[in-house]
Order: sequence, then C-alpha cells, then structure tokens
Amino acid sequence: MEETLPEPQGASSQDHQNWITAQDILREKLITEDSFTWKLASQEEGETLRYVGGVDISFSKDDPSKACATLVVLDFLTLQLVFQDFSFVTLQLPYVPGFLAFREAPVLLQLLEKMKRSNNPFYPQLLMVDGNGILHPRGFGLACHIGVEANLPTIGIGKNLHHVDGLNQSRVRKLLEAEENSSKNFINLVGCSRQIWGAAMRSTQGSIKPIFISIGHRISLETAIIIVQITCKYRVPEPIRQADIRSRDYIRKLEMNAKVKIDSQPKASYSQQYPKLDQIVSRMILGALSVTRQRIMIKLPEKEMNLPRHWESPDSSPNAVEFFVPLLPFINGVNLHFGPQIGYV
DNA sequence: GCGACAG
DNA sequence: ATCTTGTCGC
Repeated sequence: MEETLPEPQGASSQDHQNWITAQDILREKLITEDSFTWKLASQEEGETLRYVGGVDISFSKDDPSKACATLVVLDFLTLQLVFQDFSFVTLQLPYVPGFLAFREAPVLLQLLEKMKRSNNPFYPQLLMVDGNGILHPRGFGLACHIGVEANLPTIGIGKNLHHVDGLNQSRVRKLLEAEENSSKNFINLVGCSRQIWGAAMRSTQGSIKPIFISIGHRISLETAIIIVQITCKYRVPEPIRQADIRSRDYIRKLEMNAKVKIDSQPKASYSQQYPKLDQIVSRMILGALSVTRQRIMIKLPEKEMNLPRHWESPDSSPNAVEFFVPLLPFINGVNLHFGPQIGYV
C-alpha cells in the first residue's frame, strides 16, 4: 500500500532539494559587477543604454494557476513603451517563498527568447524583474535566475522585503527614518552578517513605503541604484510598472466570462426604467474588449453589481447583445445566465 | 516547536 | 500574487 501518487501540483521536499541544488549550480555563473558594453552617459563614445526591459506576471482571481506573463521594453530616455508581449499560461508549480523563479522564470525566459529569436531591434540591454536578486535566502532570487539563464544584466525590484539575514520591515523602516538617513533617499540593506544585500529606496519624495533593490546579474548595486532612480516616475520603476499594469489589464479582459443579455440599443422605456444601466453601458462601452454585431463585452465596476432583476430574463429581440460581466458570487438575487467562454483578443 | 517568508 | 471600500488630495 505504499503507492506513490503523482503530485501534479504542489511541491514535495524532494523538489525543494532539487531546487536548492539548481540554484547553487546556477549561482556559480552569477556576475555581481558591471558587465555590459553600453554606457549610461550619451556623451561617451560607443553604445549607450537605450532599451530597458521589464517583466511581471499577473494572476487570475478565479484560478490562481492561470497567469499572464508580460515583457515590456521602454526607451530609457523617454520612458516610452517600444515593445510589449504577453503569454497567457497555466503555471504548474505553486509559489514557495525562496523558490519564486521555478514558478515564474520559465515563461518569462520564453518571452525573452521569442523576442531574441525574431531579431527584434528593441531587445533589452537591461532587464528589471518584479522580484529580488541576491536579496534572497541563498543569494539567488528570480532576477539572478533570469539574468543568468538569459545572460542579461538584470535588476531585482521587490515591493516587499523578503526576510533575510535578520532584515525585516520594521528594522529597515527604522534605518530609513534614522536621523542620519533622513535626507537620503536610499540606504544599503546590511544584514546581521554585515553583508550588503541591496538597498531600500524611497523612490518618491515623501513616500513611506520603500522599494527593495538588489542586483540580479552583470550589474553592480551602485549602477542598479542609479538606473532605478532614473526610471522611477512613481514608486515602482517604470519598466516594472508598465509590465504590471499591462499584464493586469490583459488578464482582466480574459476574466469577463459571465454574460447577461440586454438590449443592444436600449429603448426609451428601458432607459427610463433603468437609467443607471444606460450610464454604465455608455461609460463602459469605450473600454469594451471587443464589439461584434451580436455581442459587446464589458466589465462592470464592482459597485454597479446590484444589477436590476430585469436582466435575469433578457428579452429575445433580435437586437439583443450580450454583455459580459465578471463572474462574481455576490450578484444579489440575480441568476445570471452563464454562456460559453468566448475567445477574444 | 512556532512563526516569518519576494510573487 | 489577489480580494475590497472608501477616502484624501492635486
């Protein structure tokens, strides 16, 4: 009766050991100093930094294994987007603290590979990663992992602190607020062992919550900090922020999978009866995912979810269109008619 | 032993 | 990561 059942999802302790070994091996290739051909200052001779990439993954709220991976590239000078690509995937592994890379790196590397293979002129010279670099229990976080495997200079950006070497949120906050640091916008993260793991940075003037910068691969902390400062319009550097925004937007559109039928062109009586509905529709129609003759897909704001009971039984007029609203459990008393999943772009 | 733990 | 409500301020 010692049957070993397969573990399609989840991570066994054997996985843990394998992961640790893999991280140890990859870490031998890690380069922790500036190692690139470009320069920051355009006055100098030669290649200058022009294309900065950012990667992020957003998740489905319905099914946490469904995710949208996003790669963006921004012009370093203007911070304008010059490239974006998405990959909607089902992740096979769970998130385990300290092993984020095994969940997220493969699909992100795939996006980079695809871009490189097609000889895209905007292929990034530097990549910012939503997650830590060497600020990690074994000094090899997601940003290092991607950097080594893609052989790209990478910077890790954490929005929360991963507790390493005695570092924790409150201690860092005290350090940032300390008298001698009150004028600085960043401080080094020095652990109990005196090692410097990265930097905590107030990226926006007066912002309380810092971001946590650590080197990924082929870059020094000093250079990484400079580049992060330059690319911060808001708290999170723009390449990461754009990847995050666009990733979330992409997946949000795919989540609109419940439908309800209403009139395509609301009659006067209909509008009078449900004035609020008209407001919603006219406001949301601009943000519609796609519009065909028969269907309009929109997302209704949460606060408009107390749908009129009337929607339960849409009239069968030929003008009827289908509105797609989020599949949520708390639509008061309205028994929505759920249609088939519609594939849309 | 227990809690803490990037996304 | 994701959920959610209002609230404050430019």
